[in-house]
Amino acid sequence: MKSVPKPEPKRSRAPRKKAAKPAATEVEAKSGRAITINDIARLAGVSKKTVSRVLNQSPLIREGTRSRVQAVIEREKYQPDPQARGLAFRRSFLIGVVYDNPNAQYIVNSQQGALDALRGTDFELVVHPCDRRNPQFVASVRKFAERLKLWGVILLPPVSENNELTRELAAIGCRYVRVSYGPLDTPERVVATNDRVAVREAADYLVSLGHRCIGFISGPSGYMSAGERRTGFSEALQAHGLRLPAPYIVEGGYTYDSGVACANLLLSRRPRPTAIFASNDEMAAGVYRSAHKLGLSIPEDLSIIGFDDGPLAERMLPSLTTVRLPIRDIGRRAAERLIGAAIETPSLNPLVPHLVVRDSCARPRKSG
Amino acid sequence: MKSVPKPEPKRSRAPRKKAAKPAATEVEAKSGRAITINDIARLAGVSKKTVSRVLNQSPLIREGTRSRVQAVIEREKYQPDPQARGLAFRRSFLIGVVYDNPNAQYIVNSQQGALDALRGTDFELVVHPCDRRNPQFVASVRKFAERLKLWGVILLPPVSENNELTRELAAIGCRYVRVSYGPLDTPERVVATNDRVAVREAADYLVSLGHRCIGFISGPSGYMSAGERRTGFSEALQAHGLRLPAPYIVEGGYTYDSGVACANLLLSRRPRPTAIFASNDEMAAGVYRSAHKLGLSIPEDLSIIGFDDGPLAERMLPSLTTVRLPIRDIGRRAAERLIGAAIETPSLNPLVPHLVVRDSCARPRKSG
DNA sequence: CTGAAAGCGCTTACAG
DNA sequence: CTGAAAGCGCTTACAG
Repeated sequence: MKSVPKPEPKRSRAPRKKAAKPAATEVEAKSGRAITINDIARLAGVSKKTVSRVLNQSPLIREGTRSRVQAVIEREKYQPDPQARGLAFRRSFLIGVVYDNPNAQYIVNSQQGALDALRGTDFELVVHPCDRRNPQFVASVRKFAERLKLWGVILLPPVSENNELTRELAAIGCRYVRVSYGPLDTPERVVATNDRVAVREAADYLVSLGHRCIGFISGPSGYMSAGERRTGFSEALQAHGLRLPAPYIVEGGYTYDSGVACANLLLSRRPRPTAIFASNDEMAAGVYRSAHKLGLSIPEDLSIIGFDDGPLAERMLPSLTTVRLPIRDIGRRAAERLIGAAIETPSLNPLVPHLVVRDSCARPRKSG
Repeated sequence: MKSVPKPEPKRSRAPRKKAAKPAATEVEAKSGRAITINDIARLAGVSKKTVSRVLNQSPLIREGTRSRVQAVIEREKYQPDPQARGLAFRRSFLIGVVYDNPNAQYIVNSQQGALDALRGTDFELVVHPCDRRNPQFVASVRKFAERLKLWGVILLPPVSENNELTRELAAIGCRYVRVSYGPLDTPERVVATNDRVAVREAADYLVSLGHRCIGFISGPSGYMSAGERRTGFSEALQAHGLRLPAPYIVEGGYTYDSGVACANLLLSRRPRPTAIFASNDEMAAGVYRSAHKLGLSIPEDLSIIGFDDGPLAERMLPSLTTVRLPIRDIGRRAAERLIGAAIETPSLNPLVPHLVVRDSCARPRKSG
């Protein structure tokens, strides 16, 4: 078991200290040790407790004192030690991002968004990919949060849909925010996008082009996003007096390969659908391949819409019309929620994704 | 200036404590407070210093004592507090990943790799995207490393090529490992892939198919990877008695759009190249678009090879032949280096990427 | 091989 | 509004 790191064993009369591996540069900062709260206190002529009050923005401090201390802090470029603060606070200034998601762009964008919110604060982001199928999954995330005394945790879908996990987190007093697609928790604990509305936009668009026979590739049934998108799509078609018959709905796994397989199925139906909505871009890319193999040209013979607006979308030939998920905004809001910097009222400004129209859709050859 | 977080101001006679935002679950762990080194010491009937010795794998401890303490640690599921340890060590157990790179897959994979190495240890990964064009760039990364007392830093390209940054890091005693393409630092500080050799494989392949007139899209001249790939390609052609005339080399920016533009240029040359090597997949995708617009079919009229083997490659139509960069391995090695768990000898087992042959190359229509 | 004391850099009660 | 004391959970010298 590789466990805690092991500093060099000390030899009795060694020079003083021995650096681990990259010996050469293992020197203290030029100026000796870093400056601490005690230095600031001395320099400002106050107690360290007063400096602490300034750092923590306590209102119990005279403005004159505050600004004087603040000036010294800035002049000396003093940065409080997060570990010492954390130890005293009994909580760290670390935010965890927990995910089990194959979409790299999604992860990077939400990290970026969270960091947008954290910039200029003392918080940092610790990444924690995991495998939610692992029987130890919940226990290990719990240990992670507990050991690090995390300030809070951002749960990305589909991990965010795991109630057992959130129960554990609540039990150890760790805040969390779930990134998801509906009200699956108290409002303060969810940053949700309204996929149902977004998908309606896609359906309306296809109908407006004249499509009447449409295929639908859903996400895996365990995912909330899959359900939301499918419901939204059905409802929208119904509003136009259209139906989505069972043979024209197939369940994929949000992967490219499943997209190919689902499209193969859908395109073998008679009448053949003139348009296919895939519940994410990956699967939409699979539809391209299937259509290509069958000799169908896009968009003349088949219109396609995806969901995500990932890097793939613009690069497909023809470029893919898809629904853009504002992932970075989502990440930012989740982090704001955690550090209490949320400006928005939770229920207001719901994040609703929008359709990005490109070149993968056209009127069907023969209407009806 | 939003700075340090502010805990609730305390009211004089308040109940005891007031939770910040998500009040409800703000309880202590069921069992009261977490268990500490003192508890273990008492339970094992030794001093806390002895427990500390066990944690730090000190050799100065009798095996009997060690295993007895270890048993208590495991029974109680004791996890030492990293903040307290870090405070005493004057260094945290955090590894930073610093990058300024648009390739999401690259970032996620290297994070994943680093985490592979960190799993089971007490180290955690803190992400730090940044903008290397920002004049404050070096100073802000330095502050990041300094404030967090980072154990070490992983530098991803092209940030890894910035010597001013590494000088600063060395100055504050922060270890680093550069992920790069050549020996731009002492061996222990570099995890490099041999792109030159990898690209040779691609060139050989094109030549073996019969291509004689080949276009080359390079990366931006400031990047080490760009230089390595270009040099490797030229050399390989020379070995076959072929040349890469200036008009057939154009410099791109590693972006999709630049790929389109470069391909437009190359495909206007006469004689028109029968194959194009793009220095990354993004630009290769751009070549597809350009070829498509000109009515050239791939691979019949034009063979294309990319570099990265990102998610795009397999999804292109036809699927892209490209060079696979073992990013996850790279990330793992970098992290191992930092925590001193490196098994390999630096210079041995150089990571060399390999060609993944798919459907984007064929013999040219008319040889020569 | 083991331990008692002091300290890492902050904050929490508690006084004033 | 301000401060002196004690403590957060570990480790470093220093003794033995």
